[in-house]
Formats: sequence, structure tokens, C-alpha cells
Amino acid sequence: MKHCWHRFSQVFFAVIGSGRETTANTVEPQGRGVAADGNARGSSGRGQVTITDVARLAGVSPGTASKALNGRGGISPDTTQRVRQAADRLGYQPNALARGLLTGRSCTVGLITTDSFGRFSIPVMQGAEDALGPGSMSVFLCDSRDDRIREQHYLRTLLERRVDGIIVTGRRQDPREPVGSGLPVPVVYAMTQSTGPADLSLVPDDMQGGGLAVGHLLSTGRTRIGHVTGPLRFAASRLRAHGAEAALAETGLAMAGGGPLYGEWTEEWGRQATDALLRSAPDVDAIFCGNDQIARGAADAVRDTGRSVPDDVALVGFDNWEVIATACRPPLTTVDMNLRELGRTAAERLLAAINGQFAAGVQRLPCSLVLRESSRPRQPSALRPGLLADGPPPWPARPAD
Amino acid sequence: MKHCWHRFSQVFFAVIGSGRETTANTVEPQGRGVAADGNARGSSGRGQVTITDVARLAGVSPGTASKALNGRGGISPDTTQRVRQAADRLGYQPNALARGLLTGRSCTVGLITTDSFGRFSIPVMQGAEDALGPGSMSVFLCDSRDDRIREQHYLRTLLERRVDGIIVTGRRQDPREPVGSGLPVPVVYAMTQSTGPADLSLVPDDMQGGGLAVGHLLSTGRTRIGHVTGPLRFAASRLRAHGAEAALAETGLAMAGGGPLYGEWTEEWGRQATDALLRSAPDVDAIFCGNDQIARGAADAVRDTGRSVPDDVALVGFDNWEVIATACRPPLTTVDMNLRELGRTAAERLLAAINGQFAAGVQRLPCSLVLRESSRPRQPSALRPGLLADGPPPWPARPAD
DNA sequence: CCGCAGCAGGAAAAGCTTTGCGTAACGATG
DNA sequence: CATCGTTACGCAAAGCTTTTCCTGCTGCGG
Repeated sequence: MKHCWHRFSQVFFAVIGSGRETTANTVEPQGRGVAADGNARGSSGRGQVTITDVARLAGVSPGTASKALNGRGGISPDTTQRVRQAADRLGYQPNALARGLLTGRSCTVGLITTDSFGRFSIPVMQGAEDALGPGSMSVFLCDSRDDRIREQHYLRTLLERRVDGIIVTGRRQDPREPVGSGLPVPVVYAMTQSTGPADLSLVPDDMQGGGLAVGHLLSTGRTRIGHVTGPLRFAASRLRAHGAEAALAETGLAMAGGGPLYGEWTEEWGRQATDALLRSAPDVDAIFCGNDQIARGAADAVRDTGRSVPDDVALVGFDNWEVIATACRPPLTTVDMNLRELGRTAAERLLAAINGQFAAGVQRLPCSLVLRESSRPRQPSALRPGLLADGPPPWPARPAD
Repeated sequence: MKHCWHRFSQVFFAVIGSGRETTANTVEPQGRGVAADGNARGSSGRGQVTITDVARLAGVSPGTASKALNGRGGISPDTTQRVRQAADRLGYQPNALARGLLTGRSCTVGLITTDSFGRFSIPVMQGAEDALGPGSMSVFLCDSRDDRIREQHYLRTLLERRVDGIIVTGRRQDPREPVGSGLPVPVVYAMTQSTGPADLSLVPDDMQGGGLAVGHLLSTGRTRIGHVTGPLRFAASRLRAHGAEAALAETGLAMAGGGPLYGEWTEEWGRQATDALLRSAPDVDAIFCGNDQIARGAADAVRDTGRSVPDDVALVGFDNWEVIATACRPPLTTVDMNLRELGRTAAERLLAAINGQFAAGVQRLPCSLVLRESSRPRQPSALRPGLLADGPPPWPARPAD
């Protein structure tokens, strides 16, 4: 109180002196309005309110103010109240830099994506943010763009900023070099895989996903199932195909068309391959596609031959890329890699590692199936009950049409 | 305990104690190898190498080491060299927290997106990262998910972290409340618009984009042009329609179908509306669509009526959403909002503001046109030369087919 | 009435870097 | 030989928060 007038003059000085008088940018110096007591700004040099300002206003020492605000140490309720009010009035916000410097924890994690916010890294980032943001953790975003130089630059920056941990994410599921060795902070790889044996990598279980898709088609009574997928060089293609073939083999069936058709991840390839498949094996009654774009191309190709989806040929895609899957005619049943969940898990593992609980190796997280029209059973009567036992009936009963 | 992995012996402890004995987690404590002098780590308490450690190894004072490393002040080349070597050997990384605390600049900006990394905010983020990341600026990522509570939480966090500035981005171009008032750091709104008159907002110029699309169609000789777009309540729909109508009016034409058809941003609506439009105005020879999804639906609908794209009906979309536009049959000519550029610009404006150069108001950045098959001219001979004057011929001459 | 215990709060240091100023040494010039 | 100037480096403070240790006061019990 006694300092009121004294500090008023300084506030005045700060506003004038900051050279901000140019534009129509007449920001009030403080959100809650200076009018309250004319004492909105602290008196430190840089205009930011410090705990010393709060302490002075409350008539206590900075240490006491700190304890009062953080609820640590024996501070009387009366004093606590006074400090709180002072902090409120000044709009005090503790300086996280100073705190981090002192405690050695910046409450910050780095997120390096090798895949400029692509379709796969985004849900992962989102999930990670889900798990970190609402807490006290902040996320540093770095887009390395698959460039080792950039990556190293960002890594250095992150370490300079003393992040508590790092998440690396990207499009490729094929193993990659570790981002660095002997780093002072834990690293978790999500939707990408490190060759470092001590690193923890989280990836979707493509094989399980492939099995899921084919198992579902089998459960709806399809038996002549083909597979059109992406390039052979992608681990994802191979694993999905593998899972699909394994599921077929379990029932004693072989893949229609003689095996997986490897190509591109495009609608165009989906059309071409489906066309060829329907020619070489006209009795195909289902196609499992390596991604949703291929599936959409397949849907078009099936229709173009006069067949119907799903009555003649059922389709299952992969990725659950909403905009593709729902716009498909008919809407596409597809495998969801639960990437958001994967990102969330990655963040949780990272937090665990920060707290000293490490893990290592490659962990594959299960995919799930999203049911839509493209794999609706033809005739409810044709369902083989045994195969339906493992799940609820996917569709409401529907008179044969 | 928590930071135990820095020292070699402590790593060992951590590995055993954390149940990680399974893996070959033999991380070298330092990338460049401990062997060098057996003293790769500094001797300060927390295991991070400080400038004091470097100074000691180089046989100088911390202040001198700082000056040597930053090239400030008269330091002899010899000493500089020695300090550099020491820093290298120890793997010294300056503590950005301490530096930020001292200089008052954290070299950090906050990026708040209201639109969980949606299709529109992503390119903006990417562009912002383009402009900031390679420099010394780091980006804090916050996903407010259109929730004011979350937004305020993030805002507080960012201010505590003493960011130098904030970029707000989101899906909506309709004006929104400012993120806060009287903030101590500059804010730039990108792909979203603040109602605060002192705020700077950067948005794409939808009206210009609409004009661009229609101008292009006119230049290819189309005259009976319809417009199918999204909901009337979106400013974007209205502005694009407005631009389209203005461009038509300039040539003395009216919009086919009696005016814009407002609906949803979906393929489904694109099909429906196009179907209706072709029924009510069978001589339509071009449709400008409010986004690429609508356009893709329109392409399907046009084909379903037995007409051809682009020979009977030309199509132009909006957004240049690659996966949609290129998968369309035929590939889609579309308006690109240059969102990445917009993000980059936002970042540059923010940097300018951080350096004291403020600006305010709503700035609309021009869209551009991406030419693909869906608007190829029917007959080169039918081109009206006058209308082509304002640009190079979009396609190589092609014998009528 | 005196002494001790307990509680509230103060003082100071630590955490790391940068920078201004002071100083020491050395070479050069009068 | 003495003094001045210059170069090279050290010292110390600042920047803000947290925490530990310590002091002073109050109240109660002996």
C-alpha cells in the first residue's frame, strides 16, 4: 500500500517508454484494467510482474510469497490470502524459465516429426498432445522433414531448451536410425521404429490388422478373398498381407488371385488391380485393400464391371481415413490403427520414462475394425454362426435385398 | 534419482532398478565417447555440463568462456580455440532457460490451434514452422479444440513460459473473440479472424479466389456457369459466391441455375446439387464448386448423366486438397488458398511485431489457381482470344479430341 | 516469572548465463 | 626509466524462483 504512488509513476514510465505508442494497437497494459488501483504492472525493469512485486504488495518477503502461492511451508491463512490477492491484482504469472532453471525440469517435451504433419503423424501428435497438454507439460513442435541435418538441428535446440523428453514420430514404419545416442533425456518413437535396441518404439500391429480384416470378411460368409495393397518395399504392406494370409490359412483357404497384389497406395492402382483381379478370378467375393484409397478405387472398379458392393464383392480398407472411407460409395469398412491412442500411449510411456520407468523394444498396438456398408453380409441366412461368435452382430437384421 | 541417467554408474543403477534388465540398454553416456579424458561430464550437481565446467577445462573464467563461445568481447584467438575445444569435448550445450531468463527473450512462440490439426490449420502450422524452426525460434504447440477453457489454460501456460509471441490458427474464418486482451506479447491470427480491432488477422481472400475460378472458366470459353457450395452460414461460402458472381457480372453474365446453391461441404451434396442443376439448366457448361469434395461429387454426378468432364461440363474446385483433387476423375482444377504461405507470412508478421513493428486489421492473402484436367478447354478454336490475354495458355495445344 | 517449544516468516543461496566494468600485463613511446 | 594505451581476461551482478536454514515472537507450562 505504502508503495502505491511510487509504483504508479513507474507504471506510467513503462508504458510510455516501451515505444508502443505507434499504431492503433492501444493495448491496455493489463487485462483486468489499470483502473483498479493504478498499480497493475510490477516495478521490475522488464515490465513482467515478478514474485518480488507480489511480495512487496503483500508486505512479505519473496520466499514467503512463493510458499504461500505454492502452498508449501507454514504460512498463515491470513498471509496466504493476502499474497493470493496481491498476485491476482498484479496478474502475476510465475516465470517458468526461472523455475525450470532451478528445479532442472522444464515440464516440456519435444515432438519431432519426420513427416511434415502428414496424415499419419497428425493423429499421433494429437494423441500425444491429448496426454500432455492438459497437464503441466508443454510440447515443442519440430518438423524435421526427413532431413537428418534438420533433425540434428532440432535435437540440439530441444536439448538446449532442456526438454524432459522427446517423442519422435513419422510416416515410415520401417526402422530408422536412432535420433541420437546417449541422450540425456528419454526418447519414445511412435509410428516409426528405431534400430536402437534400447529404444522404445510404438507401432500399429499391421499383421493383426490384416487378420482382423480378413477374419471379418470370413465371418460374413466370404470365402474367395483377394488382397490389393501398396508397394512390396513397405513393411506395412508385407505385414498386412501376412496377417491376411495367415487368417485365411487358418480356415484352410487360399488368397484369391494367387496372392497379394502389390502396387501403389493410390486409387488408380486400386482400380487397375481390382479390374485385373476380377478378370482373372471372376468369382472373387471380397477384396481386402491395403489402404482406403486403394479400396475406394476398388469400389469404383467393381461398380464399373456391373457388380455391386457389397452384394457381389465386399470391401475392407485400411487406415480409416474418414474423408475417403465415408465418401466411398458405399461407405467403407476399414481397419483403424488407433493412431491417436498410439500417440497418447507414447506420451504416457515418455512420462513414465521421465519418472524413471524405462521400457524398450518394439511394441505393436492393436488395430480395430470400423464397420460400414461396404462389407455388409449378403444374406443373413448365409452367415456361418460359428464365425460370428467372437463379436456382436455387426448390422441390424436386414431383410434380404 | 529422477535424473540419474547422466552418469555412467547411475545409468547402470537406473537400468537395474527400473526393471529394464531385459534389453541391451548399454547407452554410452556421451555420444562422442567417454574415453577422451574420462571426464566427459561436467562436475556440476545435475549432470548437465555448464559453462563453468567448460571454463574450468579451458582454464578460464565462465565469463570469458561465454564471450569466447559467443564471439563477443576481446578474446584472443588462442583462448577462443581452447574454449571451443573444451566445449566440444564436454558436449556443452548452453542452457536456453538461463539465457532466456537473463535476456528476457525465450526465442519461443506459441501456436494455438482451435482446430485439432485439421486440414486447414495443418498447412498453416507447417508454414509457420517453415519460417520459425530453421531460425532460432522454437514453437510451442497447443490444441485448444475450440474450447475457451482449454484456450485460456494454454494461454496461461504460454505466458508462464515467456513466449515471445503467439500465433492463433483455426478452421473458422468467421471472426472470433480475441484470445486475450492486453497481453504482454504480440498475437497474430492466421486462417482465423479476431474481432479485436487492434489485432492482426491473416485470412485467404475467398472473394478473389471465387473470381479467379470463374475468370478461368470464362477464359476457357464457358458461359453458362453454375456454383455449388457449402452452407450459407459460412463466411467462406458467401465470399466465394460473391467473387464468382462479381466476375460473371463483369462479363454481363448471370449465374446458371439462378444463383449459388448452398448446402454442405460434402461429396454427397455435390452429387445432389449437380444433379438438380443439370436438370433445371441442362445447358450448363461449367460448375464452380465451393470445395474439392463438392467438386468431386459433381464430377461423379456429371458422369452419371452421360456427360463428360471437361468436354461437356468443366469443373473447378476450391482448397486444392491434393488427395481429393488428384484422385478425382478427371483430376480437378482447383483454387489453392496458399495456406502454407499464409502460415509463413503470419510467422513473419509475428517476428516483425516482436521487433516492435506492429500492424493491425484483417489482411486477405491472394489465392491461386491449380490447373488440371477438369477444366481443359473443349476446342482450342473456340477460345475467345480476348479472355486469354491475362495469362499464358494453360495447356499445350492439343488436337481436338 | 522464566524457559522452552512451535510456528510464521525472513535471509540467503542455488540454478546458469551474459555483460559491463575493472584490472593486470605488456609493448611502445617520450 | 616512466607513463600511457591497448589487449585479454576476471569479477560480480542481474535475471526470477524455490528451498533450506535460521530467527524472532508468542503462548503455554512449570
